[in-house]
Amino acid sequence: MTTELPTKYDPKHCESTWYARWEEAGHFRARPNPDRKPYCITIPPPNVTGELHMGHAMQHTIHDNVTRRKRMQGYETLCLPGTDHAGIATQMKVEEKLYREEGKTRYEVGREGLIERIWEWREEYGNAIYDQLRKLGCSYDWERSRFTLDDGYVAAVLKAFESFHEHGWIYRGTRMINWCPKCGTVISDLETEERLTQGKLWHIRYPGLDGAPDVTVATTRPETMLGDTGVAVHPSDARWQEAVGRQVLLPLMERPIPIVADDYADPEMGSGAVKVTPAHDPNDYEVGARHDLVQIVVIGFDGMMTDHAGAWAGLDRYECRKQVIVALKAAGLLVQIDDHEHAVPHHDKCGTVIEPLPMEQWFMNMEGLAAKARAHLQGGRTEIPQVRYQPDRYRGYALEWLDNIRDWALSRQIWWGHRIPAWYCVDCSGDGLTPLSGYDRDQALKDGAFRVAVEAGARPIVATRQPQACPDCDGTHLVQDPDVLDTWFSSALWPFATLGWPEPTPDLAYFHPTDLMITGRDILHLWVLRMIMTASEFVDQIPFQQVLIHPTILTKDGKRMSKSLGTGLNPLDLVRLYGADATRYSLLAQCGATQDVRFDAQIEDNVVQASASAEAGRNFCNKLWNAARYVMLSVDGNVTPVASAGTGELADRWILSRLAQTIRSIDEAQDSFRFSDVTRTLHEFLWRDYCDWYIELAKPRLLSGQSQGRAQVEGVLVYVLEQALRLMHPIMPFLTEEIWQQLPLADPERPDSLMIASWPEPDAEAIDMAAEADMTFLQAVISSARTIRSELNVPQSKKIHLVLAAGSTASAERLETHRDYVQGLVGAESIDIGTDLTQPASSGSAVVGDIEIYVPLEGLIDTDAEARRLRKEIDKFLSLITALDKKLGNEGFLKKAPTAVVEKERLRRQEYDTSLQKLTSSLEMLE
RNA sequence: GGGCGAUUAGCUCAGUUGGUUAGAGCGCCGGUUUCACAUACCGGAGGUCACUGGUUCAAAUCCAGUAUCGCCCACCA
Repeated sequence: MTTELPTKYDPKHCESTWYARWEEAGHFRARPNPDRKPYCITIPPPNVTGELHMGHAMQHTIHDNVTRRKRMQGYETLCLPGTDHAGIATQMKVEEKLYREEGKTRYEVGREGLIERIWEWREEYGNAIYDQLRKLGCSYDWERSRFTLDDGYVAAVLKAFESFHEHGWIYRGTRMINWCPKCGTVISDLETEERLTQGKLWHIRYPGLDGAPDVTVATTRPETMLGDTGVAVHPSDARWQEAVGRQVLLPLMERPIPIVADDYADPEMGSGAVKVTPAHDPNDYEVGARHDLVQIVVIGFDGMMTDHAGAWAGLDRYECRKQVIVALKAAGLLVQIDDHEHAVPHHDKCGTVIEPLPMEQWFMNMEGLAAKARAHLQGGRTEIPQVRYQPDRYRGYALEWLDNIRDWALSRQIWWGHRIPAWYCVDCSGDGLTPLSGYDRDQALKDGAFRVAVEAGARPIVATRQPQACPDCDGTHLVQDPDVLDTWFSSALWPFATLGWPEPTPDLAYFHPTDLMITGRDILHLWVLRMIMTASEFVDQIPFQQVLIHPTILTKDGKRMSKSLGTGLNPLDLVRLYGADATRYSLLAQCGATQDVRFDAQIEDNVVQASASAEAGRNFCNKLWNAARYVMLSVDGNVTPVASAGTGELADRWILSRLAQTIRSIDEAQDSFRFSDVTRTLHEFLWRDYCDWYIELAKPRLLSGQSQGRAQVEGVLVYVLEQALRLMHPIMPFLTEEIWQQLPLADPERPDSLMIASWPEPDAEAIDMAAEADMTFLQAVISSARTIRSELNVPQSKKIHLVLAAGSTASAERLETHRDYVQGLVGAESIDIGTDLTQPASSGSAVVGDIEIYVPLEGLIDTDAEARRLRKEIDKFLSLITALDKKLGNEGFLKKAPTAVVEKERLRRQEYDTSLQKLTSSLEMLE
């Protein structure tokens, strides 16, 4: 070879080059092909707001690993990328930017103005995540990239809405919803996050009226008392029998409110009486409904106290809390204050405390869809296609969730998203359309800045396009519903909408159902289940065969990764430091059965300083690079790969057997998504077997100069390396391609890229247990001899003489046949092998099976060191023998254990005894 | 409050249906720059498998309980 290869692998150089060449060659593209089976993954679309985080990096490394392997296996493999418009999150980001840069709020630029800015923002940042994925090496079909607000996708969303509405599942109704005062919108239960908060429990006395007893109630939210319209006690609570039906005086507001009997009150808690605020607590809302209690909204949509809060109107809800407490104290009605830890719902996007409020919204009844999804999750054998979960326990959680499903609040009071396809007639809606404060009616209707109240006369007309005229009054002045849909409504259609639905496209027919959905735990129900529901409903299929739940990535200390805490980890930092291949390797190596991964990166100021596991990946890259470098520099011209042992050389038989076994293990591990096993197995095979042993044994053969032997060893060296590169490619695409392209391989069939080369098949014929046993034996002998050398401080430059005293002719022959291996790898000048050899004077010694290994070292030997070594070995065997004797002396064991096990233990007992005797005599000799 | 998962070497983790002396990588200690690689090579030390009990001839592995950590679900004031 004339090529000059640097001694270190440089990822930067070849990553961008190869990526561009693959893409140019169209290797990422997949199109319906009747001659091949399809394999399809639609990626979970990242938010356009987002930058790649470690969870993404893990997820996409898995995607691409699976995708590349399937492609090599001959499937028409599609990995379809896309991004999510991510309503609230994106709008929040752009609003922040708007305020930061222009000092304006969304209301100042108006609906159109804001949406325009969001699109601009998306153009600028929306594709950033694609570039990041490319840097990781993801071989996705970029020509098919989809966005949840692109034209075709919008058509799918409208169609879905219309269809659900026709079923009567989507309706307009008033219910208790979660309101985020900061974002000014409804959010669903699934978007709230309970945070454990250290708060207080205030006990307040409500004076009785007309002979009714005083009632003490406890609350974590005293400000809500301003909206209390009742007090509830349990119907069977003897203490309160007399009080039910009477009234107490609500302090501060000086309003008489009734005492009602309701099961909700828990006699065990406090006084047994509970205050009821129907407008600000989901439970109280129910209680209020049962007893016809008035709803008084005291906290408004902006988180400020309303006019109904009397003297406290206009205060922030938390300021009001403080003042209410002061006022109650002054009135002598605050009887007790306890520390109280409790869960408080927060908006998961912005962290604001949720305000529960009764409100009219669009809802979807989920029962029909839940039933459909449930049928696909039963497990076991059935006619109905089943979605498999890995790990399976998440399927159980999903079923549980479906059993408790509640109506889904669909509408959001934001501007970025799919506007609800419902229209109202301005002429006949009466008071059903009311402008938001600060707008006059005409402007409000024009800007979509109004509230809809079906209860007050608005009549929604659901249609995918604006109707010409009102079906009731023929009025032509129609306005669209101001709200947009929950982002998850659109993402729920992802797998089939990205393949063309609602059009009956060839893509949809060919690639759907898709094969794999890889996701984190956080959106299993929120998203994954809803995709199963909608696919079942709209295309009568499951959306994917299997759901793979990947580990959550934590920091070194087992904490959540978070940018704001300075523990966020940018995977591209790892790529920059160690290369994409090393990063991928490191992520897969940590992706085992355990759910959470503690990523070992050291982070300072949100920048990765170092990562031991990525460094291990880099070292492995470099090892592979240098192994290839050695092969290329050692062989003569283009080599014809050799896949058989030919002359029967042990090393060849052994490495080919190991290769076949490795392929089997890799297939098994890949198919069951045990990625850490995949990397471990390949690491072991390439580093230990191929580099440490096979190449070392090949060196003397390459130097010996016999042309026939040379062709054999060169052929096997190249063949095994080439096969291993194929196995490694889905993990380390860049490095493997780079090496593979340079391999001096005489193969006319060779495709233009490793990424479209075929996946290796294990050769059953090559599996050779005898060869593996022989090698294991020789490795043990060689290691023992090396240990003696090392422990007795024999310099490596010193050539030693080795005496191998075999306990049987079989062992002697075994050694004799492979004398060269031992001599070469131990670094011995000469070896004596025989059954009748005795221990030379002043020698180091060791025992392997029935072989005694002696290294004569006249004058050099440190007698004390050697004696220490031997005693330690002897002690080890003594304790082993003691344990074994106990076992073999146990009648229960002899009687009940399988005879094979007993036999094995007896044999071991003999071997130990032989070793012990030999070691003992060596020690005696020394002394 | 209910459910689930985890606990194995200094660190991060493997350990498949119970059966040789519980493994790997990193780190540590000793040695080595002979022509693939010091991002390397050779060798070594290091574990009461969280704890307690049980089942079994035999338990890191199966069962029960305890502790610690984490996650999910839940309207308990």
